[in-house]
Amino acid sequence: MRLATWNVNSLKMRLPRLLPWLAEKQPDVLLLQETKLADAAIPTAEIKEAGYEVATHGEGRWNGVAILSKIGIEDVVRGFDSEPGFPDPEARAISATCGGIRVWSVYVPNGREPDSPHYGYKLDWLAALRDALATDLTAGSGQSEPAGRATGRPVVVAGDFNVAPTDGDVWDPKAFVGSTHVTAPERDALARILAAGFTDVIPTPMKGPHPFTYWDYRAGMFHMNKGMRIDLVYVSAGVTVESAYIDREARKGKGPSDHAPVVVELS
DNA sequence: ATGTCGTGGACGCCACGA
Repeated sequence: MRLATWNVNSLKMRLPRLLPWLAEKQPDVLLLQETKLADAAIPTAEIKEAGYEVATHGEGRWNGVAILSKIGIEDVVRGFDSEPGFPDPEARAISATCGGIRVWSVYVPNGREPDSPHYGYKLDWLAALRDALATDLTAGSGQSEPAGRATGRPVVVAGDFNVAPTDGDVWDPKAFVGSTHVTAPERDALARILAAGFTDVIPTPMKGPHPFTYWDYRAGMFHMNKGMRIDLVYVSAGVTVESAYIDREARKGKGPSDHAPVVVELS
């Protein structure tokens, strides 16, 4: 299975980039974030024409996640149990079974500033996501969640986590002192998700040593390769990763997203 | 260079989020 994740920063504006990309890369499953579209506004005809079914969880102006698949989409769940809100739950998670794998597309809250209420929301959201994923791992396996690593059905959770897992995942750690995305509590939240039974798939950057997936639009950051790895792919036991890369070509040219897709070959 | 995008409201720019 070829699976990709891509924060498109408006599906409406990105459609002229997305459709040719789908035709070229032919992922079996594509996880989208920041669609910024209500479900009724999703361009389903164009997506279907490209050969994909689509399941969406959107709210209009901000957020919005989706799953595109050409190998089926079953048992779609929008959001998750005990999902925190700000103050109400937002459209930040959708999961479904595609080709025998439970896939999640997630858009983790940004956090804004460490002293912002949004930062606490981000940490709460990640903790609740961990619990929902732990439940999902054991679902259907006939076992309760063990104290250590859960073992159950194959699960892939991917998307914009808005956390750089290590200092090597930002272009200059000194530039991020006092900022979100790099704090210990955020990184601990990722570690707790991994400890529930996942492995972080680190993709090949294709150019340069850093597997960055996001570059700010401003100040020529992409040109200078001043980026961050915040779009992550976590796979459970039972999912074998054959290869993974960041399609930085999709960050180039006219009208790109500020995020590049991550493409993973699974078996 | 807080430098660019995308959104919707009330526009023809602004406030907000990222």
